[in-house]
Parts: sequence; structure tokens; C-alpha cells
Amino acid sequence: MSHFVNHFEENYLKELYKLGQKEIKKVNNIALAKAMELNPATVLEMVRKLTEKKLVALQPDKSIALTEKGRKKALMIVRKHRLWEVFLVNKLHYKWSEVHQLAEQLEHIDSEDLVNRLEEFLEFPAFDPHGDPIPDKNGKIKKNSSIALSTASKDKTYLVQSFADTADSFLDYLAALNIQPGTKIKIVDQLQYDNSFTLNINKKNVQVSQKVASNILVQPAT
Amino acid sequence: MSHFVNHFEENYLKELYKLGQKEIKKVNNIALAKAMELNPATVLEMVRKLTEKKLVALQPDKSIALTEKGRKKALMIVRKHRLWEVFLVNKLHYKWSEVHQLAEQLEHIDSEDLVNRLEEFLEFPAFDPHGDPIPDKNGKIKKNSSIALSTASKDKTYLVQSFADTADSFLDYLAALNIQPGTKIKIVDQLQYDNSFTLNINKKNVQVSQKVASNILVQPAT
DNA sequence: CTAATTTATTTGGTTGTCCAAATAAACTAT
DNA sequence: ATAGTTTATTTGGACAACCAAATAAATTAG
Repeated sequence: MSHFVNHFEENYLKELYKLGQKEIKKVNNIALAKAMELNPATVLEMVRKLTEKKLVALQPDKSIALTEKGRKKALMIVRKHRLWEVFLVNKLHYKWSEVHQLAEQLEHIDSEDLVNRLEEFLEFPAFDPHGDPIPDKNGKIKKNSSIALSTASKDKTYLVQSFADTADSFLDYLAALNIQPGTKIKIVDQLQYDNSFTLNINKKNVQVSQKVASNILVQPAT
Repeated sequence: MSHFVNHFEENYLKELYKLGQKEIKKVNNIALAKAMELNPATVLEMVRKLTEKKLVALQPDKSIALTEKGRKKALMIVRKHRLWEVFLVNKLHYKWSEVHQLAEQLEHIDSEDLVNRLEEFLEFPAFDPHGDPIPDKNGKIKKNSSIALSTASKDKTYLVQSFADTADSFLDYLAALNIQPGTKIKIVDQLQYDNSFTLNINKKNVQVSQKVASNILVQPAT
């Protein structure tokens, strides 16, 4: 009983957060019901309970908005979901396309401490296997002013910010190239033939594939 | 909804299995209700549903017995529980005393494949951090004809079967002493002072604590 | 500005897990 | 074997999440 009382609540909050992210238009009863494949009556009932709990606030225009408290909770669920995805992919060798279902279950495991330890065990990944940012324990999401190196301009110097792929093999490869957060990189050239890049790192030129470049997130160097 | 439909059922099956293990006397309604801290009426209702599903069979003497199907299910839950415990202790560095609650949640994650991968990731531990055996994917539990080395007789030769502790540090220690499944061990002496043991391994004598000896499971050598 | 449509809410009902209290059945001990 | 106790079952009801269908309110279109 006590274990999964919150599953429902958590799913509503998560869905509200997700809808809020992707759609600018207001999230109303109907939209939520449709997104969650539930009857509007059911959703309304639950939204009222969430309003009681100050997790959600009904706007004058009848749209449903997360309160700050609700947003925090939603972010913690997203955090858990994405960290478990990293675990499943990096440690249990699932493909990124297979992990969503499982993460939907694991995200409801109720322990702040567990998720923090998991994060440490995974060495604080900034992104999940799909490249979505992982909120930190305070709910802060790494602001993505960074761009993929593959979309950067030639001959300008960039600072490596993070990586969109957290696979061990990728990270090992980066380590071998001496690429880590903070590393300065300049695009020397891009080959027309296979879209691979010639990069200048620490005054040495190296060749990387388009895929690798797309998974290196950079900011313009100041 | 679909995610946790089985939580209740699973908890009943697990409890029945556990009671069946430790107590020889029949498991009746009252006993189950007491163990699960539920009202007998509730338990009776649920036991009927489980009977419908052929997971449980009511005996003539009104005791409740798991069917083969029910036992298999229960074993799979126990398997998940114990593997997650190993994960929590070995990988996330929880203490063995802290993991039960969390494992109670994790054991309900519904994926055969996940638990099999987890088992592989943990390198097929035979015992959980408490020393309880972990059923394999077919529900087979390593028969425990083995005894703790600490309870073995002096001057007889034993064969190491497995370990009741799966902590990395313990296993590292064992490796350093060249103790592994199959190793022949003879107890040379036990010190009265601290209950530590002098063991003969490969014709060399080593000294181990009472704790270490209690976590080494052995069988009499043929 | 009314009619048609969409959106929001209410009503009445189902299902699953749970309980307290009443009753029935089965032991237990003298 | 009968009173007393324990065990088993039934009854009636609570509560949470859900739904379909009816109604009410708001929006949009003509």
C-alpha cells in the first residue's frame, strides 16, 4: 500500500512537466487526459487532490500549472528516470531504445539517497542515453547554451562542456584523445566525403567521425 | 495501474514462501494475516483470488500451501530481492543492514531480462549480503548441505563451496588468501582468546577471524 | 446573437485492497 | 461433553483510482 501510493501522483506530475516542456499552449484537463489516456473525470478528480496538496494550481483560464513544489517533485522523477536509463545502458548494456519502459518503473523507487548513490556510481552523467539533461539533486538542469561540436563554426575555438553520450566506450575514446570538460577545441576542417572532422586539440590535429563530433557539446570560448 | 497490479499478489506469495521456509507448522489465515499485518478478512479474500489463479491451494486442514506455479513466482521475487540487495551493497556501498527496505521496492520491478542482466553484472553471486542463497533463473536454490567453516571440525579437510558474504572487500581478501570455491581447507586450531582460526591452505597456515570463517561455506571433502 | 461544437463538471457506478465487528466452526481443557 | 477459547468466515462498509454518460458552461461559427 504505502509503497505505491505516489505512483499515480508522480505520473500526473511528470506528465504535466513533460507537457509543459514541449507545448507552449496551456495544459488543460482534456490535454492531460488525452496525454495520459485517462478519462477527463478521472483527471479532474486527481487534479483537485493535487491542488489540495499545493502541487498544482488551477489558473483562471482553467489550465493546470505546476507549483514550485510540484515542479521540484516532477524534476526529481525526471532525474530518477534518466539516471536509471544511464544505469541500464552503461552497466546492463541495454540499447538506448529499450530502456524507457524499465525506467518508468524504476523512477518510482522511493529513496533520495539511492538515486544520489546511483548518480555517484554512474560518475555524475550530465545527460541520459537519449541526450536529455539530468537534473541535479537540487533540481537544476544544466542550461543548454552549449551546441554540438558538429554544428560549430570552423576556425573558432570552443570549450568542451559535456557529452551527449555517456557510453563507456565513447568516454574511453574521449579520454584517449584527451578530451574532457574544459578542453579547448578548434575545428580545422570537415571532410566532404564522410563528414568527419579534423580537430585541433592541444596544438595537435586529430580526426573524429561526425557521430563523435555530434556527441561533444561545446560553448564558444570567451 | 498495470505496473503495480501484482505488488499485492507478489507480497502474499513472498510471505507464504518465507513462512513456509522458517516454520514447520502449517501456515493458516491467522498466521499469514499476522505476518503481513493485515486483517484476516483481507487475507482470506486475497487467498481465494490466489486459489482461483492456481497460485495457492487450500489444504484440507485449512492451511495455505503454494502450488508449484506459486512457488516459482515466489522464488522469482526472492531472486530479484536478493540480487538487488547485492547490487545495493556491492555497487552502491550500502551496509547490509540498510538494504532490505529498498530491495522490497526493487523486487517488484517487472522484467525477467533485467534481473538476468543484473545477475550477470554482479557476476552471478550465489548468496545475498545476508548470506541467503539466490535462486537461479530456473528457481533452483543452491542446496545448502554446506556449513560455515566456523562450525566445522578440527583436523578434517573441507572443500570451499561458496561465501555467505559477497562484499568486494571480503572477496578481495579471500582472493589474496587464495581461497575460492573448490579450495581445500583444514582447521588447524582455534584461538580461545578471539575465536580466530588457524587454517591450513595449500600446505601453508594462515590466520583468519571468526567473522571471516563464518562467511566461508564448506562441505566435508570426500 | 443564437446554434453548434467543444470543454468542463457532475453523477452514478465498478473494481481492488483494506478494515471492524458479528457469527460460525473448530479446537482445548477440565 | 460442555464451557471457553481460538480460528475461520461472513457481512457491511471505507477509500482510491478509474470510467461512461449526462449535464453545464464556454467557445466558435454562421
